[in-house]
Parts: sequence; structure tokens; C-alpha cells
Amino acid sequence: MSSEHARQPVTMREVADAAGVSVATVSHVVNNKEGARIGEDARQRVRDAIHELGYRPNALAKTLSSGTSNFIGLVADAIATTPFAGQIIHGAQDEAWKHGYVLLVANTEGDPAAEDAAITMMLEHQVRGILYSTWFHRAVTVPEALRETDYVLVDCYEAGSTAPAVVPDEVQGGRTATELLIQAGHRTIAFINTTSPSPAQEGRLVGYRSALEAAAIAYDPDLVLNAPSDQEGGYAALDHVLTLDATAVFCHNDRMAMGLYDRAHERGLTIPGDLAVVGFDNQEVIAAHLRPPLTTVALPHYELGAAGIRRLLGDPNPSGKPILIPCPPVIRASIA
Amino acid sequence: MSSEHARQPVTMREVADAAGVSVATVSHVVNNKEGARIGEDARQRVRDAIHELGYRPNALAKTLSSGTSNFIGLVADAIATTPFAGQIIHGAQDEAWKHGYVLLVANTEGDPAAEDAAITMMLEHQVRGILYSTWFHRAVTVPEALRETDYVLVDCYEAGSTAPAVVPDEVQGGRTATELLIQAGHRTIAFINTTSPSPAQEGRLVGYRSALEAAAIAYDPDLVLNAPSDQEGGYAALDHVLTLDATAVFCHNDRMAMGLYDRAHERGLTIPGDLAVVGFDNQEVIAAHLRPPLTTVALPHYELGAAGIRRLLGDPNPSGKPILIPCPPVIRASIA
DNA sequence: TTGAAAGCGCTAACAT
DNA sequence: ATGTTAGCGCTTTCAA
Repeated sequence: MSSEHARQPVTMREVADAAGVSVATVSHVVNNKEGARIGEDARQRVRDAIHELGYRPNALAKTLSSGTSNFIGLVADAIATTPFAGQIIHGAQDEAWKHGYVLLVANTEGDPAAEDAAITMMLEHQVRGILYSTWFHRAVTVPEALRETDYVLVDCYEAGSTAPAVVPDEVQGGRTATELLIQAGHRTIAFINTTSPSPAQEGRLVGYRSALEAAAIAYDPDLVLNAPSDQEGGYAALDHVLTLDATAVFCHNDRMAMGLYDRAHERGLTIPGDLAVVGFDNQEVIAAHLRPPLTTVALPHYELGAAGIRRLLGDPNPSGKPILIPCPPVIRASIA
Repeated sequence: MSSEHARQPVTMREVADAAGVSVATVSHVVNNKEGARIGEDARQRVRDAIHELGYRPNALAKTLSSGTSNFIGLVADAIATTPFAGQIIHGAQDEAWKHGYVLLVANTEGDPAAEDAAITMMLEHQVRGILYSTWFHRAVTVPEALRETDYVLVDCYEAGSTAPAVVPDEVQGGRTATELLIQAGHRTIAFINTTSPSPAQEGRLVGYRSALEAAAIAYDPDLVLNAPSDQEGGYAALDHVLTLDATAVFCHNDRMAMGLYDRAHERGLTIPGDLAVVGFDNQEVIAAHLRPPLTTVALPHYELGAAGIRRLLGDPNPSGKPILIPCPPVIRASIA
């Protein structure tokens, strides 16, 4: 951009002069100060001057002077790979704005050096606090620098610590997914879990078992498979599933479901007729457009971001344990 | 977060006192000032004090005092729906950091009111300039408030104006996609274009035609179809394509290709054996995991973001026309 | 080689 | 009801 914006921004001083009042008066009307007894005429003159001059308060000067910043930092590890981080940012921003805060975002691609630089930058900008988020639910170790300010872990947690954290309720999610199948009348339900050890791997399995138990269906370990959590994994797993006489399958995530669909169609199976399937994540691009559209359970990224801000800004959490955000079902057409 | 960070941050004054020098001296060593002749001993005492006290410069005070902010605003219209906006942010941030700038991000979901609030917020924070981005290439009308500062349109442009803009080279992209097919020996190439009027719709068609022309293949309008640019559109379009005796098909985007794959498999066709296909966008979750993996042309979002920053920070553009960023081919396995 | 001092734009007592 | 003034933490002449 080459255009010249030479004109220095209008200052409060100039407004004061134009309105024939002091800067204190201007400050008061600009901020609608409670205890401020300003005459209606002066008030109006100030308003007019503001309008005429196109005055914009300098938020940085305000911060410096008042000693309270309106920045909240958000460090994300993978803003560019999935829409997940974007949803966290979205939720965090909406909630932050409600409280008068503005988001300072930094992407680190998981690089510790970048992470440190980002936190340093945020600290130097006097952030009110920092949200440290990951694109998939996992354990992390809190960067030392983070402890210099208030912070909340989002979609991650620190093992064996009371570091404030907000994470998805994997157990409830796994239970919900399984219940969807059970409610449709299925009794032999395979579960293709991921091969990657993670809270999702553990939690969803616990949820699966608890749903079976609640429905008085015996848990059969043979029905639980493990596969890489992508399309290729789902594709390869289908044949094994067919071996099990299962009438339904719960896929660890939507990507696996997508691969499984491919193999199912290849083998001439129809979904949900021959096999009911439920996914996890609610990854729109995929789930909403599979044939048939995939019933799944949503990962509540938007809510994670929003809850993270709330927690940062005071929402107390006596338990000392991560706050669990529910994973709601998203009904489409892959279950009958 | 409830933990108390009562301790006021360490100021330059305190460092100065601890080191037995003046703040001016501290300022000089902190900023590695060129013309500053500071004794090695004083310099060292300052460094030690900084370390001991854990001093962090206050970036806001610095901005206020020096009069030059290190913020750049980035307003995005759909951070949460695709990874596209995320890639723009990523590219913009990397480039901004290189120049010592930090990103102030705001998501607006296309809401004009939110947009206005975002720009106002950025202006009040004394941003050096603003990147105004959209998640898909289109014409926009520049919000008035934007003109109060330097700005660059990213992945969008203003029709009939010289507003600085950076957009993907749709024509080259369309040509590249088509060339991929031609180079593999195809002569009858169908093009399923989108039904939505857009620079992509126009540009890719122009590119398609130019590639044909360069290869001395007559342009046959019957080979060009229009369909909704999603999986459903691609699925439905396949039957028509088969009608055309085409041996290859260029899909307007990867999502269409995904739907087309489904229908092709349903009809027992194999890709690329019976039909070669090339997509557009390089939407990882899809393209990299289709069976077979989809050869496509990438939308250079990361580069758009980075180029936007460069343009903002001085990269002049005499032409007054949008800067075109190339769309590179991504070879996978759907062409034979 | 170093320090004093005047701001940057604003807020918040404290006067008047 | 409104103005004065002393900072907030830092940069930057200008002196010493």
C-alpha cells in the first residue's frame, strides 16, 4: 500500500480545543463516565467535535494510562491445517469481544521456538491472559513463559497438574455415538478406534462401553478394532468389521468413516441398510457430503474457545480438573 | 484462571536503578541502538539487571512513545468454516513477524456490523495497516472505515478500482489443470465448471480454453458443464460427462471431484483408468485421501497472506491491478 | 559514555 | 460542572 496517510490521528487534546473544554471533560464523555457531571451543552459540543474531527481514541494510550489491557492472547498450533483451530478462534473471539477484549493470535505450527516467541510477544503487549490451544485433544507441558500470566489450556491439559484447562468430553461423546446406534436397534456394534494413544482413544472407548452397559449389551473386545485415524485406516478396517457380524460401526472419526464408506461401496454394501455407521468430529466438508450424509458427534471447538475465555476471565473452577465440554450428536442419514 | 499475578511487571526504571544507570541507557541497550556509545561494563550491568528482574519491555508504551505501532490487522470472513482463512492467517503472520509486526485477527463471518466493529477496533489500536480477506476469491466493496488506514485486499478485489489487492491467478490455474491432462495424452477433456458466477468460474474457463488452444485442440462448448460446486454437484455431473466420450475431466474444485469419484465407482468405473480427473483447491482432507489420491491445483492461500503483508509494507505495484499469485499443480494419482 | 527531561495520548485524582 | 496536573513506560533529542 503506497497511499499516504500522513495526517496524524486526531487526539483528545484537539477535540478538547475544538469543543472549548479540557481533555478531562472529553475523556469523561468519551467513556460515558458514571460520576461525571458534564453539562448537556458541553457534552454536545464534545460530541460534535468528535464527529467533525473524526476522532478515534487511542486504545494503546488508554491501556498505558489505565493500567488495564484489553488484549487476550491465543496461541494455536495448527491454524492452517484444519478448520478446528479456526473454530476455537471464532468462539474465543466472540466471547472475548463480549467482555471488551480483543484477540492477539499467533500460530506456532507446534514449534517450541515459535511458541516461545509468541508468548513473549503477548507478554510484552501486556495481555490480560493467554489461551494455549491445540488442534486435537492431548496432553501438553505448559511452556514456562506462560506461567508469567493468567492462562487457560484449550483442547489440551497438563497431566497431573491443576493447570486450568477446557477439553471436550470424550467419554460422553463416545457414549452418545454408541447410543445413537443402540437406539436404532443395533446390538452388535463394532468400534474402529484409533491406533494413536490419546484422550480421544481412551475416552471414546470408555463411552462406548458405558453405553453398551447401560443397554445391557455384553462388551465384546473382539468388536473393538484399531486403525490409523484417516481414510486409509477406515478403508482397510471395513473387511475386518464385516467378519464380525456387526450391523453397525462406530468410527473414531469422520475421516475413517469416509474411507470405510469407500470400501463398503466397493463391496456393494449399502449404508445404512447393510451397515449403519456413526462418525466423530463433525468435519463438515466430509460428514455433510458423504453418500449418505454421515451421522456423527461434534467436537465442540467453538465452545472450547468460548469456555476458555470465560474461564480466563473469572469463571472459577473449584475442582482443579479440566472443564468438560459436551460433544453433541449431529444427526444425518447413516443410521437406520 | 484465578491465580494471582499481583506483582506489577518490572519497568525500565527499576532496571535502571538496579543497574545504577539511567533509563535512557537501559533503553539504548535494550534496543541495541546504533549510535549508542555505552561502556561495556554499564551494558553488562544492564543485561544482568534485566535478567535478574525478569524485565520485559512494554510494547504498548514503546508504541506510544515512538509513534510507530507494530500491529497489523487481519479481518477474515470465515475463519471457522474451511482451513482457507487459516492458511491466509498463517502466511500473513509469518511474513508480518519477519518485519517485526504482530497480527490482530478478527473474524466477521461476513457480517458488515462485525466488520465495522473489527476495523474500528484495529484503528483504535493504531494498526500499521489492515489486510481484508475473504475465504473465496470474489469482488467486494471496500468498507469505508478501511480507507482511514493503509490496507490490502486479500483473495478479493474491488471491481473497477485500483484498491491494492492480491488474488490467485485463476487463469493460470485453469490452464495448469488442463495441461496436466493434456500432457497425459488426453484430447477430449470435459470441464465441470461451477454454476456460481465468480472470478474462479470465469478464470478457470479461460485457462482451460487457453490450454486447449496451445495444444491445438479445438474448443468444444459441449464439453463444458456447469454444476453446483460441491460433492452433490460432481456426483450428478458424472453421468453427463460419460455421455461426452471424454477420457478426462477437470473439476472446478476438489469437492466436486469427490462426488464425481463416488458416482464413478458406483458405475464401476476406475480412476484414472477409465477416466482421468483433476481437481482444484488442494483441499487436503479430501484430495490427499480420495481413492486414488487426487491430482489437483492448489489455491495459494498461504502465499496470498504473505504477499498481502508484503504489499502492505511497501512492495509497490505500479500496475494498479491486483497482484496475481500462481496456483501450483499438486501431482497425486488421478491422472494416467 | 551517560543522563536529564520533554513528550506520546490518555486517565484519574484533586482542585476549583 | 469543569479544569489542572501528575503520571503510565518508554523514546529521543540535547547536554554534560
